[in-house]
Amino acid sequence: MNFLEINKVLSNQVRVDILHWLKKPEKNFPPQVNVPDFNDGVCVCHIQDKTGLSQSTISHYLTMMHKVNLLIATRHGKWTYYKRNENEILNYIDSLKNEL
Amino acid sequence: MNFLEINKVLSNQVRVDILHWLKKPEKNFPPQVNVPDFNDGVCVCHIQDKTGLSQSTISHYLTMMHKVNLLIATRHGKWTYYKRNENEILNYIDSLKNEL
DNA sequence: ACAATAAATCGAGATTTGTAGATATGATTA
DNA sequence: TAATCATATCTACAAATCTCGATTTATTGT
Repeated sequence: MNFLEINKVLSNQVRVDILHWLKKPEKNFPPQVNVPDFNDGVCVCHIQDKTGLSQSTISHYLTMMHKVNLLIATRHGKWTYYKRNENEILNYIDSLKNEL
Repeated sequence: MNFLEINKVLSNQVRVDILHWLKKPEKNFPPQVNVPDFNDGVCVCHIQDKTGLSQSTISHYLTMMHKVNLLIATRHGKWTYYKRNENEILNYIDSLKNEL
């Protein structure tokens, strides 16, 4: 777990928002069309719509969140779904007590 | 408490180090010369020495950590002492459970 | 095989952050 | 009241991050 890299990811409002929205996908995103539920998270296009930023920017953000292990990515056909990695998020929060 | 501003402050290794060192001043810094103990923290010059960065950079870092309330500043004569604001640090860690 | 679609990657300009040296401020001492 | 010292602020440039449009890649449907 790279503490500083996670901090960098979390120093941007949009990325924090995305992480927060993914806590309750059914509340924050429209119903999925190509999969029956939110078990693997939310597809990139829905996240992009919600932020209003460009496709490349959002893809970039999601990739960096994935690289530091805050998100889990699953590919279904053409679509990539992202969900929170709750274990890593908890690890991070726990680690703060020692790191700070 | 401004969550995002604190995250930005914590997205730099030197600033995280400073916060960490201030947990145990007597272990990480030389004895104070102008005050008897570490009750008000550590003076800027000792922090600067330890990082090896310039005086202006360290002063800038400490000021920004102070502005988001992570540090408490106390002036004694010519010297400014900085110590951790444990309450705010705990608030921040607690808030993560909701914010993330 | 070809066209279409979703997402990832590339390249570049705009903005922010990092960092230092110079200068200003405030306190102390001669 | 000068001179000196510690810290803060100002100015500027270098490096990193933000963000987009264009291109590439992977997958699907015709």
